[in-house]
Amino acid sequence: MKDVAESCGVSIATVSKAMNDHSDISEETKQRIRRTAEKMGYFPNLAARALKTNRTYNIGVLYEDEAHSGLTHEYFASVLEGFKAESESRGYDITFINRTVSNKTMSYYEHCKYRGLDGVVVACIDFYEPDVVALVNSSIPTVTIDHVFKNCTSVVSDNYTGMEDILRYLYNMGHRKIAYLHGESDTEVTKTRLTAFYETAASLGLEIPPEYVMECDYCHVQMAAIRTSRLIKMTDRPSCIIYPDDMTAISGVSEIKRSGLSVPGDISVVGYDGGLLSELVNPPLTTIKQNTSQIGKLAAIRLIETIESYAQNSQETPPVRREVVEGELIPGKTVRKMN
Amino acid sequence: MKDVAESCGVSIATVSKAMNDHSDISEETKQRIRRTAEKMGYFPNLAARALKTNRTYNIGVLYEDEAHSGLTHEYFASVLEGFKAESESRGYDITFINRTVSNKTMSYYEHCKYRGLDGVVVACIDFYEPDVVALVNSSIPTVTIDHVFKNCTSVVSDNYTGMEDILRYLYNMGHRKIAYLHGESDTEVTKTRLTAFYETAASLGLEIPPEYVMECDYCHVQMAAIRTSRLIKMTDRPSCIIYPDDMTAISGVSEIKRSGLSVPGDISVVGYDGGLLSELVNPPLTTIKQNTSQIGKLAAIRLIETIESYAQNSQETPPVRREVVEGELIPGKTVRKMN
DNA sequence: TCAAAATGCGAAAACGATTAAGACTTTTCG
DNA sequence: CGAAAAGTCTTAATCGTTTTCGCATTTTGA
Repeated sequence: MKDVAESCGVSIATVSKAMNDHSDISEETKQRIRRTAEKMGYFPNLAARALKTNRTYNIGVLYEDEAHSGLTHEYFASVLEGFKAESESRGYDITFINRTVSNKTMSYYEHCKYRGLDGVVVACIDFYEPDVVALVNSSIPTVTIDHVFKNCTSVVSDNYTGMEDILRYLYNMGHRKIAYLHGESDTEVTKTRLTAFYETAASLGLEIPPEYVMECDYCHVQMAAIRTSRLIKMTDRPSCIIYPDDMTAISGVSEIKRSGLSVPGDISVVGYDGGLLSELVNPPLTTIKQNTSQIGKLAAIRLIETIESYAQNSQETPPVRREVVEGELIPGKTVRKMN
Repeated sequence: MKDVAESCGVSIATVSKAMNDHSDISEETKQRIRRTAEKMGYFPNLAARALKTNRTYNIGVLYEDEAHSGLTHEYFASVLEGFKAESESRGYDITFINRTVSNKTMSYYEHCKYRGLDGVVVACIDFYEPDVVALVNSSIPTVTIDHVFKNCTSVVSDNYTGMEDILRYLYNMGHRKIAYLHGESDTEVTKTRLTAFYETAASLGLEIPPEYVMECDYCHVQMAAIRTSRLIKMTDRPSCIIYPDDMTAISGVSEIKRSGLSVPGDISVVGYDGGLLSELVNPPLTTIKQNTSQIGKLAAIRLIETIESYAQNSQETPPVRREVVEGELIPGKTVRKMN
């Protein structure tokens, strides 16, 4: 900035104001300064700016830290990709948040403060952990994905409609004996889907035997195989199994085939997520395709709205929102039409 | 820091030195200062520190920007996960690099400077792009993954041995008519594998008809299906097809089954990568399991070494290294033993 | 015993930006 | 015409650290 100022014969303050489009600099000077800044390859020093303004143009991403599997989770990776693209186009970079910086432990909140993050998006994590709750309730702008907190804007996939669509589809295909392996019971996604499952079943007049509904952790392929095996060994076995995600569904398909039965000839299978994976396997999976890029994008938009309204400490902060993003049923070929 | 200084009855300078373990502060004072700092919940302000020291403890990750598919690429995501874990344990956070900050275009190098990144890891990108080359040759410490530049430390998967292992395995299983769909020709990974393929074939006395070897972009499942279909329609069709990765291999399996042939009964299939995917499908894929977490970890270690030696502007910067990480052949069940 | 060396700490200048307050010029308008 | 208003730019303080240099005080050793 000093060089630009000298080259233009103005003060450093003037350069700063010109770059930030303040109103007390003449249009002519602004143009002149900006052109020479451009020519001299000037880029602002974010650290200096951050020091003065407390804004880093950097957004934190918080996701499952312990298992180290978050990134390889196709659904989450895909949401993140959407989030990243939108944030970047608005001038924000994204940085991962964690708890072990340099072998020391700090809370997520402390990490955010330390790094000076402008806001955080929270996804794919145990939302009941005190540390996460503390972050969400802190002064740092936050958006959660697939979980709803009271005082925090959230973006969630429309799990209710998704599950309802599945059930109605299965019903229309003639299925009456439907099993449901659901994910971890303590997540909101699971709760929503379970509610939709039972309510829709009731409204269709479907009887669901209790032993048809079991917990099976998301993406836990071994557990999926075990549960599947239990289901198909039942004397009155289901004609169709709904899985918590595509991974487990595919694992289920493998297990069914291993036991000598065919998909969808003997047992129909439905997944959830609709990633690349689901189209790839043979037969292609019947599943709900979640609109991951839209979820990520919307989360970024809402978060940045909040950040920027905070920054101008305008009186009216944006309201806490609940965004619900619809998915789409992909028929695939793992559900058989019953006669 | 001011508060800590007051509370301890020392100057701010002393606090700073105590926290940074300078030698001219007595052990006793250090302990006292650190304890009260801890008690008062002090965390250094990274922006201020960055301003003074030009160190952000932040590492950039550069990967395919355009297609927006990098993160959902299981291999890369997994490498990144390893990189992230190691970096974080050493006190560095990671941030994504791109070219469109706030709708303006800046070069990767400019972005790094702007953000004050201490170093960059480059992966999963077109390494011949001038912008990437410029970054690698810049003053910013850089490590590349799966590509070797002259003046830059690199970590690559052992693609030569991987391909050699595949070919020898196939040979031992009795295969003599082996087709190879390889990835984009202009990548180093492909070149290495192709070299290994031809050299090993020669040393085994295998004849490879030119029409058995075709290009098929990595992860391009449609292309894989088309190429596969072409191969199996040949009058003298191969007994085995090697694919560039697991995704395409699975797509190939689907295509083969679609045409009424069986895997591995009629055609054997080999993938590459060995992610979760490969174990999941039915039959489980014969593939090379790349040691992704080790690749990521090693990249982080080497990069941080370079960063920290630069920081102490010690005379001897660490030498440019070529790290090669071995993979492992996973037999799976898609290769048939020929009589 | 006393100069020299070592030890422990503080004062103050940076780092590169932002911004309130003020200064000088020019315009406006009764 | 002249005072107030508007427009344009500068001065200087500030953000929270790090680091050089200097000043006491203590220790060392011949």
